Amino acid sequence: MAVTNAVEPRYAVIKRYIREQIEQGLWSEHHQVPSENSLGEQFSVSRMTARRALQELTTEGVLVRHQGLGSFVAEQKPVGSLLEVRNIADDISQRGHRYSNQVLLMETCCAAADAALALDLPPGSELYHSIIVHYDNDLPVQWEERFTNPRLVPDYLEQDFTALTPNRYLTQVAPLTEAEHTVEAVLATDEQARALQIAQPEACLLIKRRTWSSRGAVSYARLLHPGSRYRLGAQLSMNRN
Amino acid sequence: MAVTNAVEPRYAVIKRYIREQIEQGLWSEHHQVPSENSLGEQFSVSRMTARRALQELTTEGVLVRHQGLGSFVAEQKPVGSLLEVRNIADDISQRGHRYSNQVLLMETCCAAADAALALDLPPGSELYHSIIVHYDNDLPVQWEERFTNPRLVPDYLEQDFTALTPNRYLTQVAPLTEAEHTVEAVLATDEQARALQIAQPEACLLIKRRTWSSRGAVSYARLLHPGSRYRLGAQLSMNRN
DNA sequence: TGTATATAGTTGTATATACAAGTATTCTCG
DNA sequence: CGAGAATACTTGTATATACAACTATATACA
Repeated sequence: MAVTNAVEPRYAVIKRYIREQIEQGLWSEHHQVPSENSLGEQFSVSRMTARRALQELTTEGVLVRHQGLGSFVAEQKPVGSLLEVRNIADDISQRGHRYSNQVLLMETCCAAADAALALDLPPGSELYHSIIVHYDNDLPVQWEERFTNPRLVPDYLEQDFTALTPNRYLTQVAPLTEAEHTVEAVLATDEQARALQIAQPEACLLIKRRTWSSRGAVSYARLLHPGSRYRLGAQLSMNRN
Repeated sequence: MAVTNAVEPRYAVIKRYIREQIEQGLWSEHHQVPSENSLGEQFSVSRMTARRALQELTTEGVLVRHQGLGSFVAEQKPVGSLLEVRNIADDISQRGHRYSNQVLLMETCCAAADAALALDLPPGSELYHSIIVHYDNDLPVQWEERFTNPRLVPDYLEQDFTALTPNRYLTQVAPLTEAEHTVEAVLATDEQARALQIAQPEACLLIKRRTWSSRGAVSYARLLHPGSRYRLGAQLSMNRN
């Protein structure tokens, strides 16, 4: 393969610069980025070229622009409508219900094959392991079993997850850049059925979620929902109209 | 509410013109649209303004452009990564497996409450009703129960669905513009378990899919997959990088 | 015939310019 | 002090121009 010798267009240089400022945390959400004119001076390009960089970053959702005001770093939101990385506590409060949870387990364990694979770690590595049941108005709606990479989140076990969801805590200490979900249907184990207060046999939705931050795979969670108390939804429309 | 008095920018006029040509079927997929220069002449604007229209339609996925060649109408693809409207027959062939199916039922029935609601029809309306089991290498992987609006697809019952999947047939006669999915976990009924050749009890993924064409709600399908033979997957990444 | 070369047409990048329009601040005047 | 006007700065729209890069076709030549 030949090295691509293509020169990077000037507007791309500006785009890259802005992205870097944001990724390095120098410009956080709602920070005002330089104006078209000042970027033009800074990079010795015309206003229209600087404008193009800002414009494209806007359509890509990195910036928001307001006429008369300026350009600002956008709030970071996940793309993809169906399976966003949501915090179940927020979902429940948003419905106007009371959220609570119970921590069943917090431990250090040795990675089994599947968890090690999911976190890109060698089998037998030390992992943090937690099991939490989430309640919606005292009705259990999710069994969360989670494996977390101790190198990226060293103080995971010291957290009080009745106050702050693991999901929320993790997104704070290791802002996630990527996520992967799979959805399948399984029967609950007896232990899970007891914790979720469901009769056996019961079909459950099992969502496996892997999340990455810029430093690597952070966490691997298995989220089990009683089939009778949970569903996923998605709308989609075609490109046209 | 005051009527928006804002004048439509010139580039927006050109965008609208192009979208209309496509929506009316005058320009179909891969059709070459006028060049920047000729659009500029046609609408009495500069090339850069015509260019902007083409450019934006490209980022919106309506057109594709190739340097030196021209601009072309893009293939219509659904947006949203997870639950596209896929044809299970295509999925199976794509994996290199052999696809087959068995039609268990084809009838006219009176809409039950849920089906009527799903298709925006009054309860008791006449509906087409079909049940088909889809096989991957002779292993049943999907139980498809479908209700179809006879006013939009009058000759549904005359089709030979062993040759052409309902999904594929419907997208041909009534190109879909919108779709809605829900995903839940349920236990298979005895009838479904027999048809899918699964042991009881078995957890199954139930996907409910409603599809619309420009003329209204076309079809409501319940797609049941054995939990042990099916899963859904989705990747998503954040706005940045 | 086959292979370069020229050419015409397309999109891509970049600039300079002009004016419109929205926002916030400052200034002026009653 | 308050209200309106002037202002400075921002993004938005539109144009004219120049050249680069890519593609397909036509042409010239060996």
